[in-house]
Amino acid sequence: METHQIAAALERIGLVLRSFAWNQAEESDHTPTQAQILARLASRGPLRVGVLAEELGVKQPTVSDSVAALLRKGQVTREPDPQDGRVGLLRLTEQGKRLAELVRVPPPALTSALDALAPQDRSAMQRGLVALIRGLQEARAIPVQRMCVTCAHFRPHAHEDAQAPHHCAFVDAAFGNSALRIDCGDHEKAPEEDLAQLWARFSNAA
Amino acid sequence: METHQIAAALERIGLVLRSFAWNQAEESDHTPTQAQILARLASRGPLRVGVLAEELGVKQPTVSDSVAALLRKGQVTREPDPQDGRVGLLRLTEQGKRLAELVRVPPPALTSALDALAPQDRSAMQRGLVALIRGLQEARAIPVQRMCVTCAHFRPHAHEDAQAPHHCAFVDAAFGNSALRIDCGDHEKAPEEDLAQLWARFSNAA
DNA sequence: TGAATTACATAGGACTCCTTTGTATCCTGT
DNA sequence: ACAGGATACAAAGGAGTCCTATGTAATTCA
Repeated sequence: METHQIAAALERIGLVLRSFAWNQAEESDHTPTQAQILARLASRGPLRVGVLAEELGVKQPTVSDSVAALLRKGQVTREPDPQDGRVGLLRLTEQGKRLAELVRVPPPALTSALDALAPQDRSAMQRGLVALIRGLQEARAIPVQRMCVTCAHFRPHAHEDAQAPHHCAFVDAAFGNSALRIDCGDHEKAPEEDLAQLWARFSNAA
Repeated sequence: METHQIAAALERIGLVLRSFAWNQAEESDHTPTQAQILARLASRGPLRVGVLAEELGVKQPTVSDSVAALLRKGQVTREPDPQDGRVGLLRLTEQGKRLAELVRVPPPALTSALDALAPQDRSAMQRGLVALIRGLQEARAIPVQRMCVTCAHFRPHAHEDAQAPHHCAFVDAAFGNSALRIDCGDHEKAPEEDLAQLWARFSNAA
């Protein structure tokens, strides 16, 4: 039954975050969904509608709706992809960039509650959440996330230093568990056949 | 920066759960918000609109909207409270009860991903999530949840048995960390002045 | 008992989210 | 080279969510 309780807690926190997002919406005049779109455009340059739909877990027309609202408000622009006339690339305007910065800050109440956790609980949570997300993508329940443990640049346990055992080949630097990214702008998906091994090397020696 | 990553992971999982909820909606013809209302009515008998609004983290008219939809579909009924003519008590119909049972099952993908976690990660997650929710309510960011660590019936570490150290005075039984409830139907809020001490006794010896 | 307060409904508006459908644009095989 | 199929997306239509502001009883309090 433990599983059931954890699911309930996650669901509960999901509700809370959504309500935080609505509160924030009030201040900056955008909805939670619009905020998600702005945040993703901010961290990863121009994106197409389809990619956003997949990442937000909604259907394509829903994204079209929200994008229409953002276009109307002058926070994003759409240009046709020179490579493919069907796709429109979405880009933030200056105003959109300013808004996106506000949106990317996690809600203060959440941050301080996390800060108040015991350090070992905090790292356990992080490990658990990464493993959970990874489990969901392995079950094909969600698309592959842009996190270190599925990234072509990730070298788990490449160093002896217990504080910074991992290595990122993209920035060519060592880093520790606490810096493991969930949504990295520079993520590049590792080949499908390497995913399992990458995870095994990461988690076994953790 | 660890905090930032955990926040991102939680947000991510929130999105995922919401999208699961929409998928389930399709099958049983109700929206995520309606499902939340049904689930709460199922576990805790008749409730008033205001209570639901507070727990779901939305404004009262939003709940009125959703309740109107549920009334229309014949899944709940409203009777005036004999004690107070202003309040309407919401109750499930038979059809509503059947639906609620479906709704209370966590999404299979989540359950199996949780099952796949290493046991120590799973209990760490649970501890972390309980602490997190507790932190949020202490900061007055969310209302007090119906969980053991804020319940008048909870006796943390009342027993020597490491497998079942806690005691619930309501059902008069010992239980362990893995059975700690997040949303207990029999929760009764402990007096405000006892909350801190209750938490201290629970968490220090954990 | 009249004035605040409270619980809730109603109204109005923007947006979300869905399905279905239309329209280019691209790809594929002959 | 071109028909047929697939893909990316917009548009249309509809139910529901979520908000603010306001109205209306019922309750509480001075």
